[in-house]
Amino acid sequence: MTDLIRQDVLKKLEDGDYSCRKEFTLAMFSGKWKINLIYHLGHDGAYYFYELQRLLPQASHKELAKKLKELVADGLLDRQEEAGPRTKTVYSLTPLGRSLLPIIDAMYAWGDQRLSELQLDKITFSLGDPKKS
Amino acid sequence: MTDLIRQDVLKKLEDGDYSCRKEFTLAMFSGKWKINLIYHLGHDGAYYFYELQRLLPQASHKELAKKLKELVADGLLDRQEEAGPRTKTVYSLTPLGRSLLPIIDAMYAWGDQRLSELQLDKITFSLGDPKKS
DNA sequence: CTGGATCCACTGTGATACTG
DNA sequence: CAGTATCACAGTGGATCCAG
Repeated sequence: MTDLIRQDVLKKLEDGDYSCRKEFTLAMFSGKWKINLIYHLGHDGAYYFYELQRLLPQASHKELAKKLKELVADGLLDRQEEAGPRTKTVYSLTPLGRSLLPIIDAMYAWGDQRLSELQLDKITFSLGDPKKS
Repeated sequence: MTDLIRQDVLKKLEDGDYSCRKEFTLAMFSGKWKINLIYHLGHDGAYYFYELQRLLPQASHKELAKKLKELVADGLLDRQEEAGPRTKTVYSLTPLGRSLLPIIDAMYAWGDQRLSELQLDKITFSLGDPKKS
């Protein structure tokens, strides 16, 4: 659902409106699977398309291709075709894409922290007010 | 567009699946207007609902209320009603919401930088290959 | 192996209007 | 002033199929 933001921002840019700093950045990795793609490619190096498919089994073939295309269009990913009987495509982060990693890592850390707290809350709650009879 | 991610994450949490660190964080401020709301409340303090409306004129009354409700539910915003002939509601960031500011500021900085580059590219392009006859 | 097209169901959003 | 319901429409994503 997050592509609406990307649409909005792209439209603003077309109109010469460059007053959307944070929305622009958000548009880079919002949209399903995008943040995962950047994260994996950032930490593990390069991947073939079919490898990414295995990495994100929940993502449909179509969406994966679509999101990868957008990431390439935004300058975050590099795309290299390897000739052969079955053409293979390698994706990797560009330096620009790599520059997003600190932000994504910060998001990872924040989520990690927050989820720990939520788990503790849950346990505390369970102990203090058990649902079972 | 981006609420799909929020839906997904909330579902995962219900299922006891806490393996979605970055998606969880992303879910906090993806969704239209959310990042703007956090940003404004973080930098300016508290706002009445109607002030937020004026701050984000493009956002519809309904969506604003909906997103604010989600942000409160996620523990990022605090909501206080002021009694009176016309009930007014004040929104402000919770400490948890405030802890997101470094990430959002980083996104602002990244977008600022990137947009400058894009503008330069555009100018260079115009000079090198002018569209006009 | 990749990429794209089509069909279809569902979600997100805006406009409008109603309630307290 | 603030919150919500209803309707209508566009965007998104999954399944499937076809093409290079």
